[in-house]
Amino acid sequence: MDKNALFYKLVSFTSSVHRVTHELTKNAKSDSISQVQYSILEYISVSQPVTPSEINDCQNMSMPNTSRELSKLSKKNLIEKLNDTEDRRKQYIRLSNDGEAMMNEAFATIESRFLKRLENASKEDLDDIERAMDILQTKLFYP
Amino acid sequence: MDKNALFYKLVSFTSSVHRVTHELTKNAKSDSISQVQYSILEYISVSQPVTPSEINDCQNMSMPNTSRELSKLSKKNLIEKLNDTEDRRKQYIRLSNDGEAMMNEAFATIESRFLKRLENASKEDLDDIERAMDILQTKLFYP
DNA sequence: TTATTTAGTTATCAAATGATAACAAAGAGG
DNA sequence: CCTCTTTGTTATCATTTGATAACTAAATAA
Repeated sequence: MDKNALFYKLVSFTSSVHRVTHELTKNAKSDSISQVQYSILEYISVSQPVTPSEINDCQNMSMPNTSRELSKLSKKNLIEKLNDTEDRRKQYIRLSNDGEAMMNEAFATIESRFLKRLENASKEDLDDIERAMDILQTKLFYP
Repeated sequence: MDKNALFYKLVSFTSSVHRVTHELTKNAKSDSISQVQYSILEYISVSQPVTPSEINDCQNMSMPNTSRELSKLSKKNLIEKLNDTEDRRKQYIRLSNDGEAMMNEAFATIESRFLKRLENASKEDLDDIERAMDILQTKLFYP
């Protein structure tokens, strides 16, 4: 298989990943936050602590919009901002207890749907899936 | 590895896929269409012909909004609507020549970034990647 | 025939999002 | 010291998006 054909496989693959992700996460988030806010919280929960600049880069937002959304999340007591003691321009963002609780709830919903999707998978299937994710993450979807 | 651990691997994996997808597709779309319109065109180009209802389901939109965006795309001459001869309520949507051209251009940009990402991959890496995508698509990200 | 359901449209409104300008404060380099 | 860069904020505006109600037309079921 040449790289061109592999590219078309990638298009189809990412489309499947997006569709299934959508299906798993549909309505999993609390109604009190927007989609963008959920994405930010998800990113924080996977990578915390995180600076506002890193959120920009990862979520493809502009600094002013990131700042706005972070203040909203802060007003809702879902995140905490800590100042860097070395470089006082920098901030570190992490989930607050409320934020952790909200994300745990969302993840629980998503996980139960995920388990339903895998209920007929054999031990070998699970091993295959794990290995495949490792391979793609190191060889293709690396940072 | 138990299913719970596999779930956390999935969260991290999908997050990587989204990040890289974002990176590859960043600014690839024409400025004359919105993000949602691009997603619709991408879906059409992979699955055409497609009905408005199918677009709803796949893109998690409401019928009125789908209808609105499709008329915008139609006004821009990017899609064509065909009537079903059997069931005259139904429509089939496909890309127009202009739409094909626009999507080919976008895909070309994305593909060149993809190739750059793979420039140091060996033949074995490519095979591994292909196999891993097949496994995940059949065992986890199936429809 | 008369409901009822399905497929899609149009209009309207509120909210979320994206983009930009103007700003402040800290660090880095000369 | 002065300048430039980095990090983040606030304010403002246009556009996109999501949601809902009210509607038409065709198919289907009773």
